[in-house]
Parts: sequence; structure tokens; C-alpha cells
Amino acid sequence: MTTTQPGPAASAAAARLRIAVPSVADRVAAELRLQLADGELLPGTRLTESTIAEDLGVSRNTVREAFAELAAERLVVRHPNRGVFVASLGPGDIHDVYTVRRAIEVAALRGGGSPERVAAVRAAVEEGKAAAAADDEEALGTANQHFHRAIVALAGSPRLDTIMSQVLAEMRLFFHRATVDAHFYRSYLAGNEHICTALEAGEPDRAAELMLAYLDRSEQKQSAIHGG
Amino acid sequence: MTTTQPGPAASAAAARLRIAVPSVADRVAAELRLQLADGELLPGTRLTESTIAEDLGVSRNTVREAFAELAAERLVVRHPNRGVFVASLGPGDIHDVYTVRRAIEVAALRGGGSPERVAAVRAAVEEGKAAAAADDEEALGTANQHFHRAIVALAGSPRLDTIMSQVLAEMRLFFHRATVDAHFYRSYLAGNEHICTALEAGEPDRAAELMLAYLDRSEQKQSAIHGG
DNA sequence: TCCGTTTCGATTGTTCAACAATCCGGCAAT
DNA sequence: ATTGCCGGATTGTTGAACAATCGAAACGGA
Repeated sequence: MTTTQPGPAASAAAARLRIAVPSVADRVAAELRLQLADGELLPGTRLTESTIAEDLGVSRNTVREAFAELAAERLVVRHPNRGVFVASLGPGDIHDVYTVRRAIEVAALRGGGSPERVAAVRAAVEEGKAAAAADDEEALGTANQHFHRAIVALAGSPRLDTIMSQVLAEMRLFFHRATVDAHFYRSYLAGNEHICTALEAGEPDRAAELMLAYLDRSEQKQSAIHGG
Repeated sequence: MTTTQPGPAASAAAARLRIAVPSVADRVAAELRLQLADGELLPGTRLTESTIAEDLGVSRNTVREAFAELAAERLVVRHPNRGVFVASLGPGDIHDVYTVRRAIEVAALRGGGSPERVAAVRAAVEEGKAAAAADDEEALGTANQHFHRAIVALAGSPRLDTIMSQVLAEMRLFFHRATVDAHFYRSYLAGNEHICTALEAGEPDRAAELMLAYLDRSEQKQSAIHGG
């Protein structure tokens, strides 16, 4: 007898969205990603397979698969026969991350982008201004990330989008201390606005130039904070 | 005379010398990567876990881990509950790959690069000319890859290097047919030389402009061949 | 004949238990 | 203090098992 039929409806939805339920390994990876972004797992922390497997109620093999995912994103590093550790970025890594950002964001800006994608950039700018007006520092941070994501999205390249996502995820690994400074993101607001207006004015090259200076300043600031 | 310093020097040296034997999963992934690059596994081919596990004499779980690695590199795609397939690039993907290359290679060129890195670019150009003189089409292809890898290496960014490696690996997936054309790479030789001389002449912006035109032409050619 | 449904075999997703290999820290001996 | 060795803990890898799911063949009704 047909009770609730999970077949047709579910498969239809899956076919429409082209995305099935995430596998358990994916969910474990997502959970760990969340804890990494929230700073619950600090750089250098060791992640023992058995512990995580027990904590999340999954098999050790599944945890292992999740680790492979995270290692590919450079969020954790594998030391053979020693375990996986939360990635810790040294001064060289900071410069490297900004090098990638310079390449990607400047290139995306130079391409100009369709009007609706430019509008998305504008929306991120306004989101940041609203967060500043409300004195919501956390919202300001996410708005800033939305801004840069929207910049990269100008290129309309899925691959560049995922690269940017990974880079931002890497940066969140060492952003916690900096976020303590309440006025940290606020100094970027005006810069974002300038870039956006230049973009809207049909001057992508000038916008790219502004972004380059922006990223250089940001890197300098980050290096000063960390850098040891 | 053992320097038991727990500082950065020790960890850096440890990281450098930590070239332990690759894990079995890594070796499986490497073997599959090789077969993919050689065209023994054509796009769309299904890779069944048990078959590969048996063929390579490893466990199914290990194969699964290797698949995770390859999936992260976009060389294979996972269809949940259906299996993994060799990635096949559609017209949109070709454009996307070239978008990434434009961003990365142009940015690397704009940075100029140290003299020895420029020298590496020159070496790749000469390698290509030698291969052309010897009528060795395969060597010509690898020389071309060395050239573009050397271009990206100008930036001195490990992350950009690995991104470039992955992009090139993706391209090898659909380059086999094109390689049949004996004069395919030869048309790029002069362009490479121009870019290199501009770079050596201290005109990185002009070199970047040349590279941009080069990549646009190359994408057009590829789209014409494939594109369906 | 055509089309929807049902069954069935094969493959994946996931878990579990085991084992060898390896590493870390401590301890003894020199 | 250095060396060598031992013991515990963790990883790397295997093999087997089971439910869930998919594709296709078999089936039956119009």
C-alpha cells in the first residue's frame, strides 16, 4: 500500500535542482567548515579522526572523506601518519592569498560585467552602508564579503567564483583577531563605494585600479596585524 | 649539533623534507590522473569503484578517497548514487577555463617578475623552438605548457601555480583530438616569443596585452574545434 | 504498438572491525 | 646530555557487510 511516496516528488525536485541531498561526508565537511569560520577551531588545532567521528556520530571513514574535501580547500593540512591540523597561514601565505585576490578581482573588474551584475555590486555596497548605520559589525563583515564576491561574479565564471570562495574561507581562518577591532571594516566602506561608482560610470579600468590599491592597503594592514 | 629549535625554521625545514611516501590513495589518484592526461579515459567514461579497486589491487575505500581528490580538481564529477564520470567540458566550460587563464596569466605578466623567473620563461620559449626544429609535436605541446606555467610562476604564488596546474589538467581532458593537428602548437610559437621579448624588454603591460590577444585567439580556435 | 508500472540486479553510500605502520613521549642506559 | 628503545595512541588501509538508490529489463494494460 502506498503510504507517503518519497519517489516521484523527491526525484522530480532533485532533477529540477540538479542537487541531491548532500552526502554525510559533505555534511561533516560543512559542519567543520562552519566551526572553522566561527573560530571554534583555531589554526594549528589537531583534528583527531576518532574524536570527530564520535562527536558527529559518523564513521571514521566518512570523517576521512570530509578531511580530503577540506584539505583540497586548504582549510586543513594533512601530515602523513600524524593527522590533520587546522591550517595556519604564515606571512608568506597572507601575501599569496592577496596575490590571488589581486589577480581575480582586478580581472573581473576589467571585464566590466552586465548591468544586473553591476547592480549586485551596488546592492552589496548599500548593504554595507546599512550595516554601518546600524552599528552591526558582524553584518558589516559579511557585507564586505558580499561586495568582493559580487565583484568576482562580474566575470560570470563559476570557476573564479569557487576560487574566490575558497580564498575567502582561507582568510576567515585568521580574521578573528582583526574583527575585534570595531572599526576594521568601516575603513573599507568609502573605498567600496568609489569602486562601485567607477564601475557604474563605465570606467572599469579605473575601478580595477582602485581595487588594486585597496587590496594593497588591506594586505599591508593584515601583514601588520599578523606577521609576528 | 642538532638544532632542536621549535621555531619557524625547524617547521619550515620539516615541511620541506617531509616528502614521505605518498599514500596509496594519492598513488591511485596519480595513476588515474595519468590515464586521464593520456586520453586512455575519455570524457564521460564511468569509473566504477569496484573495478578500479580490483584493477589497481587496492580497497574500494581507498579508491573512494582518490575520487574525492580528483573531484576536487574537477577532473571527475560525482553523480550521487550513480557514480563518478570523467569530466566532459561543454562550450561554457571552455570559455570559463579561458576566463581563469586570462585572469591569472595576465596578472602574472603585469607583475613583471624577477630576472631568473623571466629567464625561465625564455627557457620555455627556446625549448619550444628546439622542439619545432626537431619536428617533435609532443615535445612542442609540453614546451607550450612549460611556457604558460613559467608565465604564472612569475608571480611567485604557490596558490596561483596550483590553480594553473589544475586548469591545464582540465584542458588536457579535451586536447587530444586537437593535438592530432600537427601544426596546432606551431602557430603559437611566434606569439610566445613576442610575449617573452616584451617581458625581457621591461614592458610587462605590453606583454600582458599580447597574452590577452593570444588567449582570445586560442579560445576561439578551441571553441571552433569543439563547440559541437 | 505504445506507455506506465513493477521487479531485479548492480552500484553506491556508509558503517564496522580489524590490522600493520608510524609517530610521540617517556625511560633507561651510557 | 645524548642515544636507543619501549609502549601507547593514531593513522593508513583493508575487507566485509548492509541499506538506499538507480537503470534497465520485464511486465501488463490501453
